[in-house]
Amino acid sequence: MTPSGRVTIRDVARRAGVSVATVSRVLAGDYPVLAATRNKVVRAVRELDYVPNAHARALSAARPGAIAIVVDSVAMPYYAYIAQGVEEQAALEGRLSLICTTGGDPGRELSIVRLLREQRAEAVILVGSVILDDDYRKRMTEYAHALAAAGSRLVLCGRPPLGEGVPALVVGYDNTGGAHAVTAHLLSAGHRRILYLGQRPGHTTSDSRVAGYRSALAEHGVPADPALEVEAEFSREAGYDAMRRRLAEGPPGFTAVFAGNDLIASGAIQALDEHGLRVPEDISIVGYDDVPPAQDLRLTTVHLPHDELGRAAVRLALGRVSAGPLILGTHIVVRGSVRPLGPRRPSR
Amino acid sequence: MTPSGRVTIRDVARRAGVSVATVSRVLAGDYPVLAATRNKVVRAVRELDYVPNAHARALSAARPGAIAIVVDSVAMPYYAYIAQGVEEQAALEGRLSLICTTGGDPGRELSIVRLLREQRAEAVILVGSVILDDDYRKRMTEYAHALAAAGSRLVLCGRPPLGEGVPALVVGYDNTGGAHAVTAHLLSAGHRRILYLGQRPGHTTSDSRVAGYRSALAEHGVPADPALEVEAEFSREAGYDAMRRRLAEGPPGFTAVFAGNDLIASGAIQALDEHGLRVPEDISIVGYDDVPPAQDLRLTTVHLPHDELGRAAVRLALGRVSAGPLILGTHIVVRGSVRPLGPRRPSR
DNA sequence: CGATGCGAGGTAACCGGTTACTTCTGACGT
DNA sequence: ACGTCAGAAGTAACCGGTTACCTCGCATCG
Repeated sequence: MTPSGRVTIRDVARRAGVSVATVSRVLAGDYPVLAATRNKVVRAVRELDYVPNAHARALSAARPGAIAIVVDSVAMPYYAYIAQGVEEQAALEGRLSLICTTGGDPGRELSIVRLLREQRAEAVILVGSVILDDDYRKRMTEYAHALAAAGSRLVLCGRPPLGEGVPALVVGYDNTGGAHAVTAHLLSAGHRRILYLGQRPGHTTSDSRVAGYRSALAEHGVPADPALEVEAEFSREAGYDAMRRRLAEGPPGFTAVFAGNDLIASGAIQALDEHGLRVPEDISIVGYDDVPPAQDLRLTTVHLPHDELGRAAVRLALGRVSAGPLILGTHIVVRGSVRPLGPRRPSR
Repeated sequence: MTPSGRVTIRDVARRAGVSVATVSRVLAGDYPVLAATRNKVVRAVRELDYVPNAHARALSAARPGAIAIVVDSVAMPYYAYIAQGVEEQAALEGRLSLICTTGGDPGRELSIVRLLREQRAEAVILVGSVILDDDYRKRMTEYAHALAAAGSRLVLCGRPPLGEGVPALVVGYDNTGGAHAVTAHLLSAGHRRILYLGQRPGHTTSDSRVAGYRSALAEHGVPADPALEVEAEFSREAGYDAMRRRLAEGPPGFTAVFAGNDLIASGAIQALDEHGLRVPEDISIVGYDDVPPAQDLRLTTVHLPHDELGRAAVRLALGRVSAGPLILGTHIVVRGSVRPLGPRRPSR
């Protein structure tokens, strides 16, 4: 045993009276070793409580790296479920998977990516909405090249592609289509004044949901009203605050709400409730994501294949499927948060 | 550059026209290097897109290891919030943190712990309820010794201590007290027939909550009725199924429900709802954990300091606080899911 | 009976860094 | 002019494994 108290393979070899190579072989189990010798080694390993050093191991032999998923926060169900899909598929593929969280801080994202590069992770999966500006593009392009140089694959999940020549894989889902469908659902229930709660100009996810919302309105001949598009971050608190402020301004002026995601919907429902407006009797509401709390709220929403998103990201990273950008479908889940408005034309 | 396409420190040294030691020193920044030399090295690093190999680094120099938290599933808010606390504190302490999930499978737990040993993680935090039997005790004792031998610390979070001489730290919270308090809350609202939904004999968390439930009943002179203690796993589905089955058997025979956790409560509420029983008008219900969805349900529940639990685990692991078993307090959060039963004595 | 082959185990190079120790260079003191 | 010393850079040992290659002994075969 070294002075530090750490047991090395040489200690085991000494104790078993064999060479280090033999110990290594017994442990690997891929080389013929006499039963008697093997026993001596196994006994020495047990007696010394020996654990091979993973770093030394990784240094000499190339072995599969871990699969890492990087998200803002694991406390947001949306991310948690994608992470779960990643874990499941990684386990299936015999890989360890790690979840790392950035708290939405680009600085931490940077140091995590650097760390994963150094760890020679097999794949790094970056999840979550972003502001699609030049800074972002530059940052991701750097990540992509740096990771590629370190032998890791970069997968962007729910983020826009980076363009030709950048070594990054992409898996996403249909934001615009889902938003269109759920808006159309409200429209065909007779709603015309639909508040979109959750604008975040520049944010890709929000932008494409707004696009679906607008296109559905247009399709039904309903003019878009900027006053019905309200900003809010994708959190419960933001949804609550935004709805509260809106209600404080005067009469609602809308009969239905399309919340940018289920968290916003949940906060908005609380604000409505505190204002004496019942869902769906007074106000109809729909969300997006279909995370489990939506079930408790009886919220009509758009279902995202969270699990499948994570699994697909892993399969893509490991080259199990062809590399083209993968776009998964979404579908609307009808629960009890939308009430048909009846034949009467809503007042303008 | 090596044939494999990987850039090593020697490639950088060659390109910069200096020795590997100089490159290492420039990167470490802790040794005087002429500005001109430094520039040559920096340029070479940039041109080659060099990333030091973390394994090689870890092998020669001792550096802080990562902090790992191992949970059943990150999709359960209870775990997600504890993990978040761990991440936050780890970031504060300048450590990387990893979340690993087992899916509740002891086999995967074992391989994850083995892997973390090999990675020489600085701390391994094991979270979650368990069956406290000899098998468990043996397994944990082995983990504890093996991790200690590898220089890692083991922290049990929300699990019972292992006894003297086992190198494991413990941080928990007051299950019995919280259960007692919330049961007393129901009792003082006039409820006498309180269904405990979520028994799991042998499971430490469940057992101590049941203990609190019983002691509160006893204190109020209400005899315990085994028919009012119903088994259910700690999941939404289990809560739903158990309540459905119970209601199918005949008239409820209870006026209030104490759900083993908020997930069970959420499932039970859905089952009650489908059976035409309203909360809290017909049936009162309380939960445990106070995870955010409880807010949407307007569920009266017991608040756990999830964040603080995670943070405390990290501080304990890093020796920032004294080692004695740390028990955090809980408190009841009153929302709208309990209705006073009024002066009339409920029928037996 | 000596050559051949093969199975078991040892030797040492190597993975890619860090760092103690050594060497070299030039400024400075006498 | 020569010895001293400090600063900058190089040399090589080391971290703890893996594995290509080599050696040795014994059974098999011509």
